[in-house]
Amino acid sequence: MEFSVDTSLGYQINHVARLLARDLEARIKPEGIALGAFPALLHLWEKDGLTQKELVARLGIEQPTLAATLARMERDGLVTRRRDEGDGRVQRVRLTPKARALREVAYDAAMDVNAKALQGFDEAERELLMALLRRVILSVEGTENNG
Amino acid sequence: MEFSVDTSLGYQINHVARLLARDLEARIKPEGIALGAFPALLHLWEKDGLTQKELVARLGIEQPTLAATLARMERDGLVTRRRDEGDGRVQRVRLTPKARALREVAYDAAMDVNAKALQGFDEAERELLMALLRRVILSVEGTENNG
DNA sequence: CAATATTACATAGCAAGCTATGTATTGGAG
DNA sequence: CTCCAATACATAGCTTGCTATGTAATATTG
Repeated sequence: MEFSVDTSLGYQINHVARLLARDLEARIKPEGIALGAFPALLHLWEKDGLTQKELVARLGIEQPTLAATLARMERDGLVTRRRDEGDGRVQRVRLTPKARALREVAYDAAMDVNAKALQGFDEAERELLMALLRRVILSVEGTENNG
Repeated sequence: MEFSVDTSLGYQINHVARLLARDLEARIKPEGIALGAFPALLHLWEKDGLTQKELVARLGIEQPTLAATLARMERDGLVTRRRDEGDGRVQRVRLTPKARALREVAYDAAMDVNAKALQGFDEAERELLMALLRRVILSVEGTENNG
């Protein structure tokens, strides 16, 4: 088949991702949350005191990317980093009270963005889209540059 | 409904986008094409000699982002920029022979990445996913920060 | 137990996205 | 024709992604 931008999964996924990112950023920046901090906060709200390594595994980003993001989050008063007693290499990341207080506002923002993106979708369609995306993730992660 | 990373469209779309971008980059970088140059090239292969403004409209990125990308592409010998005769403000972007020669290789790379991502999908599922993504794009673009 | 390897994180440097703003050319109003 | 607005692009500065490499602490091995 001939290649075309309109039928390219990668092109369109990239397009959607940028649109959703812009939208989310517009909602959370006024609350004092940078776009890159958001995924890290989601996991820390689930389980506070994670190490950098644990966060890297959960987020699927590279370690230096997270280190820089955590530095900005510390600067912005969202987290503190403290050396682990017992293992001096480990930095445990802890949410500040300010960050803990932002949880509901942030959830609402994310749910609003998703709801807008999925307006007109019934529950079955929404589930279907998420299921298809999960399959794509497994395919790409499963072969990790050996394809 | 309670918010969760696993059921968040934005989170998962962002994840897929990064995975696909990494994969494509690994394939095209050795050919001398940077990741950011790829979408611009796709449109220039369709129609050479576009202006920056026309490319910005087609790509859905901001003008300064494209200006920087074109500067890198010029540095890398993929395009030349020439002032339009008749309107001294306009820069027409033209592909170099080198860039024209890369077309098939680039198409193949993109199709490979998409095929890997969609492995195990039949044609109907593939069409369905693309259709759902198109609906998401329309929803998000259609309300453009008025939601 | 000293030397080495491994681990966890930090730093440097680049790409590519963004907003805000500057500059040069063109077009239009008086 | 002159002045001002609009247009097309460039520049500056930030964020967030990446790879490659450095550093300090811990674990392992001969």
